Amino acid sequence: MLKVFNTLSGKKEEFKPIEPGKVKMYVCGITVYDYCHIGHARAMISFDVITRFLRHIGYDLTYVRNITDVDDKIIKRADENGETPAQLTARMIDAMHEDEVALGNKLPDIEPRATEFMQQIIDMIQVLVDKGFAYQGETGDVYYRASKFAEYGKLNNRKLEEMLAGARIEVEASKEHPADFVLWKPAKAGEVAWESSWGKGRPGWHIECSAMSTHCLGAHFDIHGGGPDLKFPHHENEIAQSEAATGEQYVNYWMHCGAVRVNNEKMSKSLGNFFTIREVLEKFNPEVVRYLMVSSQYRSSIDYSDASLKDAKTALERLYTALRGQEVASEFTPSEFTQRFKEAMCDDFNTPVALSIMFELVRDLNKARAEGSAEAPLLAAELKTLAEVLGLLYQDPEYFMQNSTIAEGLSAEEIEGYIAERAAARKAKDFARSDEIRDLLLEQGITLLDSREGTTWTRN
RNA sequence: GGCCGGAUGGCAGAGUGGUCAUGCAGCGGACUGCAACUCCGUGUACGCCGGUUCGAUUCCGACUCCGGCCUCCA
Repeated sequence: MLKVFNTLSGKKEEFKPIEPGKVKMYVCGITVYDYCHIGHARAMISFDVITRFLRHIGYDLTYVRNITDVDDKIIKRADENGETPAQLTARMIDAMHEDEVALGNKLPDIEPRATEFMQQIIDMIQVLVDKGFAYQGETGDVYYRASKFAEYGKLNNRKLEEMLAGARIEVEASKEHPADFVLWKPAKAGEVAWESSWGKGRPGWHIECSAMSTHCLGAHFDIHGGGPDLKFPHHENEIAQSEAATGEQYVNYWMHCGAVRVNNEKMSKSLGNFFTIREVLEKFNPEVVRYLMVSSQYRSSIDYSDASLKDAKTALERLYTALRGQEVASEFTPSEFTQRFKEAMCDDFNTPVALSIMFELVRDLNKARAEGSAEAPLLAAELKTLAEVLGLLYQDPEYFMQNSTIAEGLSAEEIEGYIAERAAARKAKDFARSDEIRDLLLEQGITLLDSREGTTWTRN
């Protein structure tokens, strides 16, 4: 039985899809005005692992993730760069896909863009206006009437009245109520704009997700996910919009991943303490980043640092070491390890426990290898199969060991040259020279490993 | 002020009413020319105070501390 933590109830619940065997999932994607940072990486990887596992246990899953390509920040940044918003977003979307693929993620099935759903967005706003859930203020902005939606606040356990006390809600003059939020805002001169019955303008942030998810998956679907900072106000507002517009329950399971922190401080745009994915990938193999994310449960917050990346690298090397030069069987009979792995993942995607089972399997594999047992290729196959559910161990083991960090200094050819020279010295029992070469390489961040089959190397 | 989450061994990170998490680091041993890798063995833990219980790190209550959200942010 699969259990999923639902933000709406605050509990782990048994997962029951609306339609047997099928899962419809929508995840809030990225506003494409800058490169993705490691917080984005966490969300991408978390939901990638979730999709992989749901498919692994047999669900026919449709994974939709939007791209926000109309927004104040996009307009501002494009202006600063001296390019059009469309040029900026096109570049950033390409970069996002590059980063995502580099991190071993499978792309969503559908990636709707706000600019391509303008009619659906306008139509939904019109429904809200018609039903009295929206109104146009004196400034021309169209607002959602939060007080009209009785259940407003249910995702975050907030009551409208309580939210007002001590709140930092910006009170705009033309709002009826401070908690009302923008559905449509008038364009300033020269800004990108779309025609509507409320004048030329663009949508507010929240409405696009309601419109696009409804269009792609229907009014009522199974899972809606996103980062921890989207719970409020974004997802609260989505619920208010969608349920008011369609009259149906919007989503059954709300899932939010944990935050990434840096030096125990929240990583955020406003604090400026964020790292982009591409910055990290200049130093580490992308799978190291992936391992770091998977090594804690998706809902817990994670502390990002060079030290935590180093730990991830070391752990991943242990897994890859077991596969180094190891034959992998094409078929195997799933053992108790597979069963326990599945049970762990069924418990709200408990990847740390899933990994611990992989390490137990590796111990058996290492023993089997040492004994030359016929079990070894079978265990290797089982390990790789489990790893694939987490999106791990997809690289050639030797390649990974030589590239777990990004090469700086000696090239592979130079290293091989030293190894050849050292092999000759060892053959001549010139251990002084042999050790000298090993120390020299170690200073360059290269560790050697001698075995009967020869010498292999790893970048530290 | 309101809401949510957390406090586990040197570090990271799971979990459980009474027996192992796991990885790294440490210690002892095997292997090795020496190492590394690997294997075997091994120590250290559940914030504080009460309660329930034969027994609580695990359940309940209070307390302390930490983090997040309440404003754009995955």
